[in-house]
Amino acid sequence: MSIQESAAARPAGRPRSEKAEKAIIEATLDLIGEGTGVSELSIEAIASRAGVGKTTIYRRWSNKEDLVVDALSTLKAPVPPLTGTSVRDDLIRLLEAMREESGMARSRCVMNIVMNETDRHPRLTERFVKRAIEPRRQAMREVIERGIATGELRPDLDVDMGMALITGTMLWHTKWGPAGDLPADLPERIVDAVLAGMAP
Amino acid sequence: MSIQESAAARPAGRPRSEKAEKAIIEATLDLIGEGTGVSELSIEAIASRAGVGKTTIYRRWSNKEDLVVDALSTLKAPVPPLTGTSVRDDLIRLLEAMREESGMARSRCVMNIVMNETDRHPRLTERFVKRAIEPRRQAMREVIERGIATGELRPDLDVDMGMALITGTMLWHTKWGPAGDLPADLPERIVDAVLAGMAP
DNA sequence: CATTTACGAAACGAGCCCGTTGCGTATCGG
DNA sequence: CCGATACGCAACGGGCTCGTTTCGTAAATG
Repeated sequence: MSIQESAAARPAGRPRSEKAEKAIIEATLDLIGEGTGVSELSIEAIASRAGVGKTTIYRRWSNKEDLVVDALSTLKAPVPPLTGTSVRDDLIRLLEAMREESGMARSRCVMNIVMNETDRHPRLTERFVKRAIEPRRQAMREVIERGIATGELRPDLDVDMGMALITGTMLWHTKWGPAGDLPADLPERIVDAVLAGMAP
Repeated sequence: MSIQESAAARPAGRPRSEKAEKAIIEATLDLIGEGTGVSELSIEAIASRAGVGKTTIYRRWSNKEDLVVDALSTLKAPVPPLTGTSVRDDLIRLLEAMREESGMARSRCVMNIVMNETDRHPRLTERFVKRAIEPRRQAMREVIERGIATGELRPDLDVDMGMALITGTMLWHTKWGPAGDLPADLPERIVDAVLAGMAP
């Protein structure tokens, strides 16, 4: 009955290396972030990049999808703090968060998965959309609805269409805009363009 | 010196089957349209679906990329005829062309390739952007510039940003909008939203 | 008819990745 | 120290695709 640590109750034997687990997940995210599709993602490649034996991976995850889910779950998608001073400022802040992440391989995982694997891994995508996309989408929705209420935005504005305008324009720059990092003033320019519209 | 057909000068022997060639290209486009990435695209799968021996494929194309390029080259991307009556009508027409194609597997090839394979097949993507994307982009640019000249659009409008607004919003609906076919009135709604802007 | 080339089908050796196993070593509790 | 578990590494048999070759047949020229 003498258990040294009342918590955990370690099962005796060498404990699993946290470092190895970290390395495996890092390697997985790296590969996905570099554009490797889930289908082409090979355990061998992950093990090799992580400097780890395949055994160590199979001991923890029974299949590839579980590993991918766990790896993606470590990605945080915090909604940036919003000042609430003006709709324009909050929208810029939301886009700025997207811009910063577009340059980080880690965050590209989200985009790559959602954009490319929807057909072949619907469960994975769905789970991930709910976790990483939906919170920000909801934040943007609230900003827009607040703007309509305060009169900063058109009273007849279609909220969903407004979100599509902003997000879509940002998405366009991310995928089809000039190569390289997105310019620092892009969020501001997009928001102003969307607010003003194209008509005189 | 007696050549029966002055043209062609057929090299003697059984001529290559046009039907087989057609079937190969159709099968390739089908697979890509269904979401198969160029990397995962297997010659065996193409041959199988085309009802053709692998020999017949390798006799014509020495590698997979050449086949994909040829297959994609058969896709036409005609710029829809523009009435020129108003900027609004022309923009709607351009988006309507995108909408119609978004439901056709054939035309999804373009999107799938450009969106997913940019990193791994840059030459292929570049060649294809020039062929299938650039003409429409140019058409839209001209419509917008004409609108600025005629006063239908803001004189201080950033043309590139305007194109990003329209194309990006459409792109957003294609990829992230509610599943299924895009509603018939979407182009009109997008154009009106972009023209009006979100501000009152 | 003979010749030439293309066809579909099948088989080949090679390479990659699968998931598993055995090995020697490392690290924990007792 | 001992038993237990994890580690990295190498190897296994199995499956799939590769690009090539062989085979018997089909379709063209002369």
